[in-house]
Amino acid sequence: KNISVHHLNCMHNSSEGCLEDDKPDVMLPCFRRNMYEEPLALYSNGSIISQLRKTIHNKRALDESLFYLSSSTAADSGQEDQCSVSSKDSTVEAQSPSAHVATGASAEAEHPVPDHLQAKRARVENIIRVMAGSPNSRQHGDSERSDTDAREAREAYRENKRKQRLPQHQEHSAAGPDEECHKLKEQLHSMQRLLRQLQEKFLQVYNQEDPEHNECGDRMKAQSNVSHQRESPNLQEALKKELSRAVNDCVDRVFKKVSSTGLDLSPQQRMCSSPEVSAGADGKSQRAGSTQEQPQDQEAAAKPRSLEYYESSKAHSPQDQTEALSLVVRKPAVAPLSSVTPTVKRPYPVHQTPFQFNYSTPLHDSQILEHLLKYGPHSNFGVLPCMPPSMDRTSPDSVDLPWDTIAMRSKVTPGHLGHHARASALGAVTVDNLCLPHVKIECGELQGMAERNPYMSLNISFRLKKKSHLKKAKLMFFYTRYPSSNVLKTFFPDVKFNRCITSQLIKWFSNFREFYYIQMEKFARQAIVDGISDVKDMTVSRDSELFRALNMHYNKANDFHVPDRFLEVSEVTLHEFYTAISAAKDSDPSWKKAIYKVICKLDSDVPEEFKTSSYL
DNA sequence: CATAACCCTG
DNA sequence: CAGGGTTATG
Repeated sequence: KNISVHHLNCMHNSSEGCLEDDKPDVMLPCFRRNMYEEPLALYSNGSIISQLRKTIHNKRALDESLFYLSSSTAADSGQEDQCSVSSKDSTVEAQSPSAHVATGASAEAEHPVPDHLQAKRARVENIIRVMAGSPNSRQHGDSERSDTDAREAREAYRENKRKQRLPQHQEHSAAGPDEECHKLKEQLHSMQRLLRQLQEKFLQVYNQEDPEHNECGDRMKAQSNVSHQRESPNLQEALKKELSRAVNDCVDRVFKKVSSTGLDLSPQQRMCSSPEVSAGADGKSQRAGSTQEQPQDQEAAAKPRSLEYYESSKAHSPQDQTEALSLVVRKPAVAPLSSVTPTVKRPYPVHQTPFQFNYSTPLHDSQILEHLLKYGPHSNFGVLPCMPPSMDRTSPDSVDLPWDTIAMRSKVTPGHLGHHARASALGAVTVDNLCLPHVKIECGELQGMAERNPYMSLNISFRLKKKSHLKKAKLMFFYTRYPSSNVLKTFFPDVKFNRCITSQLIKWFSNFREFYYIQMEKFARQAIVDGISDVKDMTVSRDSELFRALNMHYNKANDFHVPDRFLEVSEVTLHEFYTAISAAKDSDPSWKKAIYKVICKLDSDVPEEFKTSSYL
């Protein structure tokens, strides 16, 4: 781990610098290919696993800088280590059921397989590939472009798989076609289990949706001045729709293909297929469906934003803020506001409802879930990153995120924890604790889906994205003018921190401050020129010119509700400048330092919401 | 010598 | 906002 982290740092320092444009083209082709094929190329279980693990581990140490796999900072290494074994294994396994086939493939070296069996095996192989979301499938009407890419990716993948598998050939020789069938069935069972769990979850969601729905909607309207806030109520439905469709598609595909290969399925197995889910989800989301039907891309980009706006505006609702905060209050007094209040945080309590995973078989099920999440309902996901993302993305913000390597973690609250409040008070239990694998996904739409999925948080790319992260940093400035590097680390969890990144962020805030103080000085001097004699006559309100200047700078889009606290701090700053200048203290070359000292004590805590959302 | 804050400039 | 120079700390 140390090695890989170090390696990572070197990468940053030497090649890329620390800042990455939001432009998505930073991913090198080889990078993509690796990302795509590695999980597919490595799969094992049973006795060979330890050896494989070693191989994987070594490979990973080298490749991690490319994968940016998991947030393996030194800080969380302890936690991760606890899970590292299962995590690694499951990562591999979860992502590549198709490698099952590898098992059978080598069998024929020793026992030539009859033709019909071979054909059957080929079919099975195909099924699994489809299940894994291989580029093969075109059921969703892929464009020519992605078809081409699909082929290329597939071929590269096969080519490489062959090579990679070669050294370990003997290890797979035990299993045969029967084994495959067995494994297939096992997988089916797991899918069914998962499906049932999802169904239950969806039902719960629906049952409590409507009251919650309206209530939240109203509250939101009252508290937010974001123009497109209306979209928020549809988030759930969009999410549910997508998730259920993912499940449906995958399960359906499996059933269809498996049955077409002649494997016999029990009636129950067939019955567990998707109809109920699809009926529930699609039926419910009908009204939203009409509007969101078409541009999935835009939808994916737009929805998460509105949700987050909603969340933040809610958390900053006047009731929460105005009374609790006073300028003289020290940080600790402010802290409870943003960090310890669990109840106000989520507009949709259902978001915290945990999946009831069957923990007796956690790995298997979660593997499949992640499979679904990874490859999603659109089977061509695997190749999407190969094409220029901008072509499909119309929303400007969408360019920020989609096409980077992201490690995805489900924010699953373990069922036995029970109470949501408890879980959220603890800051949400991430999947790491469940030893679920870190999954790399590389699809914008999936990411959009994940953004909307309350059970997931994303670790995106681990690098600074100028556009999105800068925006976030600016918004954070409304709360803290002097963030410590710890705060920065905390609130940019999707960034892999190194020296360069840290100083970059610090530099940003330094620049922010610079602008801030320049404005303050300017307006203070103007007030003096204007003949204002009493500081009390200088106030900073939302419609004052000073605020407008600041808001324009830090919140250009004006889509963020600036906390009142910031107005107060601004006013204090303005007063400080005014009095200092009035007292002719500005003759001292370092007269501002005294002011800085005052202002830096007025930092408040950044709301929790900034932690989860990778951008606002 | 290194780091980071500060200051100034483009 | 980034870059480069300067200063303060250690």
